[in-house]
Amino acid sequence: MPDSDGTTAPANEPTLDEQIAAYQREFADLDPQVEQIVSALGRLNRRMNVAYGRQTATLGISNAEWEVLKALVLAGQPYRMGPGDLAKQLGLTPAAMTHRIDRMVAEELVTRDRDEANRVRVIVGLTDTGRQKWLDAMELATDFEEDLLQDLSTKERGILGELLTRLLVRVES
Amino acid sequence: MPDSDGTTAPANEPTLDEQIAAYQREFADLDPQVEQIVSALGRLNRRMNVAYGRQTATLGISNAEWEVLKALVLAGQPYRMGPGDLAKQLGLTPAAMTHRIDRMVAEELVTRDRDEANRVRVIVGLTDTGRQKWLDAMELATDFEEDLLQDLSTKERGILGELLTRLLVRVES
DNA sequence: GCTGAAGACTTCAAAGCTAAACTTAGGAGC
DNA sequence: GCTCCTAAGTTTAGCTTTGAAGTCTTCAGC
Repeated sequence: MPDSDGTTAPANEPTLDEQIAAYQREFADLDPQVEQIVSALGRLNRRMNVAYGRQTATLGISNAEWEVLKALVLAGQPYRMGPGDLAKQLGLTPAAMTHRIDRMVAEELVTRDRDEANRVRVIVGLTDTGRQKWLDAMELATDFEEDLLQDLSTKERGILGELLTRLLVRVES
Repeated sequence: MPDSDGTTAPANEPTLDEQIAAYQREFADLDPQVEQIVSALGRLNRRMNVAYGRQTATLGISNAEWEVLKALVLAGQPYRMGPGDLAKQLGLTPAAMTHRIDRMVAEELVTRDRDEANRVRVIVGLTDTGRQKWLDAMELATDFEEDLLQDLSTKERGILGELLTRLLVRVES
């Protein structure tokens, strides 16, 4: 017997359109066009992170660990970075980085060594296992991403990329 | 004396272009157009969350609490939902929801009552304080969002919104 | 109207994060 | 060549989230 009086809301998440309509009712000054973009960005990102999480889980790592592997690969050969730089790039505190590296060293995804040239510094390096995990994750991720974008033509993808990049420039400057 | 040997990477985060170039070097099968979209989405979202966090902090609440207020307002009058539905919408476990509501009740942003019609259920309701906080946060957020989009014409905003919505449809179906 | 099962939270223990204090190495000024 | 200062990581304590177990209501079958 579902919900005899209407007091309890349905469990279903509102659609994007419903969400924007509700915001407009509750907040008169809202620009629906802006809200559509912002809300879609937020909702898309949440779904994507869930999808990535499912994929990395099948490889036995977490999204958090994948982020570290990404940063190290991005640094290029010889795949080394300091914990501080890693923390900055991932938006973590140095303390969190220390703990995360602890775990990843235990799982042999990365190595941690003291920099002999400057013994205050530490160097985090990618292991072969770590690099392979990144490659495997990348394989899964690109499949998913191609799937996500399958309804957009090449031209539309170009436009979308260009528009997003312009937003990013504004917010990263 | 900065960095006599080149072993330590610069602290600066790579730009989007550098990031894509690096991925292409390391992963041959990469479609740079897809990667541009996906990476821009991720980076945009991170920046936006940081910005929102700064704003909600000025109001004395956290982004997490703001999410709850949003969901309740979205539900419409009389601004009530069960913890389970809230948890589903925010992508949290019921346990996390219980704790989050504890805190928000203590801060008088929401109320928690047992549903007399069905005593298994609990009803979380928005207080006037909570509703006002949401309005204040919305004011700040829309300012920021208008700022974020200022370089895009109305037409471009329409195109961006439409493309993002199409992606969302695919991933939310 | 009892009994068993399902549903909706809550409680508890453990993982991961943050902020702040602490440790240690390198460099500047006297 | 000491002393002070700064920079890079680590440690510690406390908070938020998760997963699993527990509690309490409701409902279905007998």
